[in-house]
Amino acid sequence: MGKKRVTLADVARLAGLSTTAASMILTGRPDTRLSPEAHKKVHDAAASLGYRPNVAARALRTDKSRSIAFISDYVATTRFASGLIRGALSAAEQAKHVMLVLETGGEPAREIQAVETALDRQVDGLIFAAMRAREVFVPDLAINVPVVMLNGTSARFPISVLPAEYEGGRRAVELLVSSGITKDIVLLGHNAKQEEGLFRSETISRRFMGIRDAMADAGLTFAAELSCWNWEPNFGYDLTRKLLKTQRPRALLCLNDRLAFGAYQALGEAGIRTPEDVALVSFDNDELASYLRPGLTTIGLPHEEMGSRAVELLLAPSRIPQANLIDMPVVMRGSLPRNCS
Amino acid sequence: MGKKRVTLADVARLAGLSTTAASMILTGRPDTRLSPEAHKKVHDAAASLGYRPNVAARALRTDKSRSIAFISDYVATTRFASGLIRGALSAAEQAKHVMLVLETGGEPAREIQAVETALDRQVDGLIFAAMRAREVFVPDLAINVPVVMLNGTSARFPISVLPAEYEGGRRAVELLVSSGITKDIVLLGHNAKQEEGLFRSETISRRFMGIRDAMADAGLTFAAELSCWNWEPNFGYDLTRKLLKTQRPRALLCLNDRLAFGAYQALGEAGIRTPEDVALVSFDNDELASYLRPGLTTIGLPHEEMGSRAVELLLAPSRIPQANLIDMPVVMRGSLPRNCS
DNA sequence: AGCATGTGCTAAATGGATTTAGCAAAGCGG
DNA sequence: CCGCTTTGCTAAATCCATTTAGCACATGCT
Repeated sequence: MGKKRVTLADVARLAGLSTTAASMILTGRPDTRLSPEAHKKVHDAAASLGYRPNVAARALRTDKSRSIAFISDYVATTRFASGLIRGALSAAEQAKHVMLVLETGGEPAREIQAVETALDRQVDGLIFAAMRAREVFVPDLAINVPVVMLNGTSARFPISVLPAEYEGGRRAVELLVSSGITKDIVLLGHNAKQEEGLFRSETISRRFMGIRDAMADAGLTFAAELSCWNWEPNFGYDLTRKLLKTQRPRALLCLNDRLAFGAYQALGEAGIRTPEDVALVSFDNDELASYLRPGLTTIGLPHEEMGSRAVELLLAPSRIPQANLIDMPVVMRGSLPRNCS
Repeated sequence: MGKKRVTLADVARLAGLSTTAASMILTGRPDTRLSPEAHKKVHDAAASLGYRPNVAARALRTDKSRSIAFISDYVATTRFASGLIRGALSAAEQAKHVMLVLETGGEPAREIQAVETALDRQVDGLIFAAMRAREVFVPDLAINVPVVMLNGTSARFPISVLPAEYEGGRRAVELLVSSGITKDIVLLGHNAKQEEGLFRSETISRRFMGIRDAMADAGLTFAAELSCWNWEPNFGYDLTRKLLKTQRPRALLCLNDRLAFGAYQALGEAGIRTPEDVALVSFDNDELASYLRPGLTTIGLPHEEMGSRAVELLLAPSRIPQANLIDMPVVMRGSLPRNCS
């Protein structure tokens, strides 16, 4: 109970050396002239006492705390958040850093609060994560630590980690083409504003660009483009139902898995089989995608990798301003016919 | 750039007082004999300089850091985690605390690491969160701060926050009964080991107890109990399909939403309508539940509230050892017939 | 006047590490 | 043997806020 923590002074005393020596040895300074015996004595003493440095004391002196702040607009609202956090967490753990998680709800006042709270704690870096990829508002405070934008961008902070949406968009189309589907492809979830990058961020508009370019390259056009302003299952359901009244598509290219989910429901009700009658490809690799029957083939959002990349960039000694585009993996399931060899 | 942070000494200097005075005033000490003018001068100086205390320095002196650690086995694997984290985060924010999130994967070595890292940082409390409710292993380290178990229990630390599973179990049955369903109810997801509390924690076994008791109270018995060892959609699907070959239930009581999801698929394929032909109730209030058609009526796991309660307990001045059972809300959707008035 | 009490404030110690500046002894060259 | 460098190590300052101990002056009471 009453046992106080072991301090560096205790270690030094047991080793018969000064705290200076102990400190230098334990922090592994390179240019020190301390003898091998001293090293051994200090390490032994530290080990036998179970010494753990007091991070606050160290932070006070060095202005480094081996911790980073993960500031996001929403952590639970979207299922994406936990992937980003998990990835960031594991990279932080590898780098022997600890992660503060802060949520702002996108409210400027809370954002300011969050940044100040983090800075008060001498964090070694800030990650601003956006759950809805977009240009992120970053409070106009003096920030004297590295910043990485995650799943979003900011004019002030040029280093950002984003999914490689353009390539992802292309892949979705290529998947259809290589499954032998070359006509009656319907785009589900078109949205002019998003496509122009007005509503959400550029990232989604890049997904559209990838899709358009790949279609053009394959010499294809969509049989229809179904628009909606929100990518939720019921929109997918309604749009697909309406579609089926007038035409019978060969494939649905869905802008996300939840739209696809709704489409499955409408197809199921109409007694249309997947993938024999209608094939589907989608984006996100939501948990949902694996629950569907047949499993939904989808271009995954690489959240974990994005999260860990963000931390790596943040802590890397030389950080080059750039957008780090993380590959969107193809997750093959059963919603495409197995046609290609 | 080169501007250093404002320190308490700066504030004191501007106010024309000692740092002692400044400290006492800013920390709001009650028994101080400093004059109202002194208070004003210090507050004005602090405000005009934008003073923010250095948390490390304060932590060093007071051994309190206004931060807590959230140590969980998994953060992303289950969709539950983010609810718990979010709830904890918001309660922490309210209490002006910051939250470190640490993931251990349930590995003892990482658990030890996590606890030590947290303790090194003078956290004011530890939350051990289990994503799979169970008796949690807590590393056998000297922990000199409050601990709250979240969604799990530990012999060493008696304060825990759990869902009120017994009541939840009862409610699911009562929902069926009050919908006028009194026979041909099938239990989906029975598992003897879980029911006995062997595999998972007591919490699930309490859910079973609630279900059994409510059935008994209503004078009902299950028409069948379908067992499986894993509550994933495909199990729900397979079991329901098999069931439908031999009998036609009036209702399915599913142990979680993913099983129910699988059941929906099997029912849909068989052309059976919900809720007219078969009604469903389930547990969790997964995101899924709202996507289904009709929406799944389910007994929700109150993750956010659990998370915030855990933090409140942790930081409350007097913490009474007890299990805090958080109410599991009934989330009404369309999978039950509207019968009751 | 003399003494206790109260008021308003501060000097200095403290927490635990890092870091600067520098000391003492040994080694070396001539 | 003298002066210079190298080796091996340490005293003390430092980071910044909190807190203990206590000073100087005013007031009240007898």
